[in-house]
Amino acid sequence: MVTGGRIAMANFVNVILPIPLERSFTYCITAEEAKVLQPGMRVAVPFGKSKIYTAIVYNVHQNPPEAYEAKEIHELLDDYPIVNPIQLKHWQWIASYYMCTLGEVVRSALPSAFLLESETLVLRNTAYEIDENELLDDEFLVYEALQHQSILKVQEVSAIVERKNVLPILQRLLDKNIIVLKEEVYEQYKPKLVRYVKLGNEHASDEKLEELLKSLTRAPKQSQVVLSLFQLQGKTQKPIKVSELEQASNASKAVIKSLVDKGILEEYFIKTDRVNYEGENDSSDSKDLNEYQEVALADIKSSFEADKVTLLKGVTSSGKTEVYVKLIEECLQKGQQALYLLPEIALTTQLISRLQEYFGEKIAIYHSKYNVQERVEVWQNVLQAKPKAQLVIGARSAMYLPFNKLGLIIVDEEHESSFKQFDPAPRYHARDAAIVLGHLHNAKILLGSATPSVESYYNTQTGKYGYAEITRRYGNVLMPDMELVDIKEAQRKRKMKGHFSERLFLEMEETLKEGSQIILFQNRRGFAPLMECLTCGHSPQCPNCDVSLTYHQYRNQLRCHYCGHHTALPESCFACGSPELDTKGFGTEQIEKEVKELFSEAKVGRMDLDTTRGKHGYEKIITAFEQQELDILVGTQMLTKGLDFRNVNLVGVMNADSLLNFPDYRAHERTYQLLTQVSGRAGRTKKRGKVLIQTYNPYHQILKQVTTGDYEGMYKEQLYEREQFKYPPINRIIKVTFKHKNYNVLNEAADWFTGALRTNFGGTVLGPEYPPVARIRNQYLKHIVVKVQKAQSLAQTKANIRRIEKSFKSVAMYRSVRVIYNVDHI
DNA sequence: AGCACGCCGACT
DNA sequence: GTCGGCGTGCTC
Repeated sequence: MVTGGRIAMANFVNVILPIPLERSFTYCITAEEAKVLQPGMRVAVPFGKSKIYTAIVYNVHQNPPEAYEAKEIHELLDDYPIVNPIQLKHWQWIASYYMCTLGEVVRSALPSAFLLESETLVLRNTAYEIDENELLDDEFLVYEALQHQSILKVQEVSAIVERKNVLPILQRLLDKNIIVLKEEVYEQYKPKLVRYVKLGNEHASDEKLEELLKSLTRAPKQSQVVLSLFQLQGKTQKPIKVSELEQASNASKAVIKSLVDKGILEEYFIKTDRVNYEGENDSSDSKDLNEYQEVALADIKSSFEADKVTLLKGVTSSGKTEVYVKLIEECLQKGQQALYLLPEIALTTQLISRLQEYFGEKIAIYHSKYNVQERVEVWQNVLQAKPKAQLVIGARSAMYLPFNKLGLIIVDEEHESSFKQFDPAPRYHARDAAIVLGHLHNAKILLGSATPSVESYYNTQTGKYGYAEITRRYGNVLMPDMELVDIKEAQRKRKMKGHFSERLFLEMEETLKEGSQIILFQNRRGFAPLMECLTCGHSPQCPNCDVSLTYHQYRNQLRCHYCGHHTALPESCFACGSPELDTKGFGTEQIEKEVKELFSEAKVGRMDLDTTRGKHGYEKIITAFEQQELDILVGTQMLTKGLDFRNVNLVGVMNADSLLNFPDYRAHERTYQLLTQVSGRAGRTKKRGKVLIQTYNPYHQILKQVTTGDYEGMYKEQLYEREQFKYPPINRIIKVTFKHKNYNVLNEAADWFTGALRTNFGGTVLGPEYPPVARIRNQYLKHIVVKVQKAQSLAQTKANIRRIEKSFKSVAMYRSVRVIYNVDHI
C-alpha cells in the first residue's frame, strides 16, 4: 500500500495469552491503538474459532508476520499498564528457570478478575419474519425462550433443550436467521459502592424541614428518621451512610425506603475500598531492641551494605519481628515499598495486628483467602504506589504484585517448603524467585528463620549470603525443656493409655492442674489412616488412586486424601465379608477423642485442614484457644507457625517417627525444623515450658539434635549426606513426572525418556520410579530425577531436556503422556 | 488450556 | 439412524 509516496506501516502487537503455549501471538492494530498501547496493558483478543481472551501486551512493532494474516484485537482493556517492565522481566525469568510458559506465569500472577474470558450469548434476530412451523422441536424451544428473555447464555440453552451439545441447534437457528450470536467479555471487577443518604433538594432548608416534619406527624417512625438525619448532618460534614442512619434512628430498612420512594430522602453511592484498615491511624514508634537484637540488626545492615542477601537465624520467640520492623521503617522512610513474605499458614491475625501497631494503614495484605475483588484493589494500590500499600504482607503470590520502587524483601520462615508451589505450573520457589525480584529492584533481601534450610545456611557458609543471628529468646525466657519418650518401651511394659505414654499423661495432668494450656501435635489428619479387616487383612482402597482410604469418624466415612473420594463406613469387609474391622495408625481426630476420654473435664479443640475450612474457621479456633476457652489443642503442622500463645506450658508430639520415615532426602531436615518449631510454642513467657516427644527411636540422631538444639550438628550431618548422594545444595535437581491413564503406555514412555536422558547425562539420572502413591485420579505416575552438578550449565541442561521432549512427543503413542517438570523440587 | 473435527460404540 | 465418547491438531 502506497500513500503519498510513503509506505504506510501496518502496526502489530505481540501479546502473552494466559495459556500454556510457548509461542507469543501477533495481532494487528490501528495506528491510534499503536499510539496508546504500551507493554503491560491488557487487550481482549479473539483466539481460535470463537473465544475472546484477555492478553498482556508484550511489545508494539511494525513487522508483519510472514506465515499468516494477523487478526485484529477485539478491544483495549486498560488506559495504563497494569504490569510493569520489571515484572515482565521477572516473569520471564520464572518461566525459563522453572521450565514453564510465560502464559502460565501470567495466569498465576494476575488476580483472576483481570483475566476475562468471553461468553457466547444467543440473541433473537429481529430482522427476519419467522414461520414457526418450519422449526424443529428443539429449535422451537429455544425460539420460545427468546420471546420471554432477550438474551440466553449457551449454558441456559443447554438446560432448555436438555442436551449437552447445543451447537448444531444453534447453527441451524443461525442459518434460518432466527438468532444471532455475540461474544461478550465481562468486566469482573466491580467497585464496591456504599449507599449514602441526604435530604431531598426540595426539603433542604430549615423552613421546609419544619413543614416536612409537620406533614409526618402521622408517621412517627419516618419523622424520627428525618430528625436523626438532621442531627447527624449537624454533627459532621461528612456524607452519611444508610447504615449509620439506620443505627442512629433505630428504624428499619423499610422505613428509610419509603422515605426514599417519597422523594424526601435521596440516596447516592460512593465507591469505596474493600480493603481498609480500621484501626488507629497514627502508627506508634517501634520498640527498642535488646542488645542481641541490636547486634543482629547491625550485622544485617553491614551485610546489606555489601549487597548481600542476608540470613537471620533467630531461635523461636527471639524477637525477629522487631528487627524486621526496624528495617521496614527505614525502607518506608526512604519512600520505598517493602514486601514481607510468609508461608500461608503463618499469616495469622496475630502477626498482622502486631505489625499494624507499627505501620497502621500503610499495610496491604495479599493471600489466598482474599477474594478476587480484594486482590484487584491491592494490585491497584501497589501499582499506584499508594500510601496504604507501602508494606505488603503476603503469601508467595504477593511477589507478583506490581511494585515499582521495592526497597526491601523479607522472607520469613524461609525454610518452609510451602514456599515452593507444587501444582499447577509455574512450580516456583517464592523465596528464590523473590531474591531474583529483589535483584531486579536493587532491593535489600532478608531471609529469616529459627531453623534455616540447609541450602540457605550453606550459602552463608560459602560466603554467598550474609549472616546474622539471635541466640536468646526475648526477655531471656528459657528455651523449653525437651524430653524424648520411648513408646516402644512403654508399650512393652503396657504403660500406654491409647496413644499416650504414662509420662505424657502425667505431665498433662500436672499442666492442667496448674491451669496452663497444652498443645498436642500429630502430623496426620483424620481418625485413622486405614481400616483393616481382622480376618483377611484387607483394607479398603480408593477406586481412583493407589492408596488406602482414611477413616474419618466425625462423618463416619472413608475418605481419599488425594482425590476426595468418599464412601460410607462399610459394615463388613469388602473382600471376605467379615464384620470384624479395626483401625490402624492414628490421626488428629482420634487423638482428640482419646484426650476427651482421658481428661473428661478439659475442653479440647482440634486444628487441621478439616476444622479450618472457610474464611474464618482458622481464626475462631485460635481465638478460642488464646482466650483460654480451650485447655488442650490438638493439631497438625498448622499450629507450628507464627502463633504466640502465652499460656502454653506443655507441647506433646504424639509420634515423631512418621516424620522421620518420610521417603524423601529432606525428611530429616524437615523433622528437625518441624519439631523445633512446635517446641517453640511452649513456655513463651517467664515460666520454662516443657516438650515431650514420643518416639519408637529415642536414639535417633535427629531427635537428639532437636532436644539439644544442635542445629550446627544437624546441618553438618545433612550436608555430608547431600554431598554423598549428590542432592541440593551441592547439586541441583529437576524432577520429571510422567502422567498417563494407561499403565503400559506410561511405563514405556518413562523408560524411553529416561534412556534418552541417560545418553545425555550419564549416571546422574535416577529412576524412573513410581511415587509412593502411584495412581491419582485414575492417572498413573512415574518420576525421574535429574541431578545437575553446580559446574554444569543449568540452562544447557534444560535445553537438552527440552530437546529430548521434542523427539519424545514425535512418537505418536507418547504424545498423550503428560510431562511435568519440577525444577528444584522439594 | 479450550475447542473443533473426526471416527467409533450405545441408545432413543 | 443420532448422541456423545475420546483421540488429534490448531490457535496469531
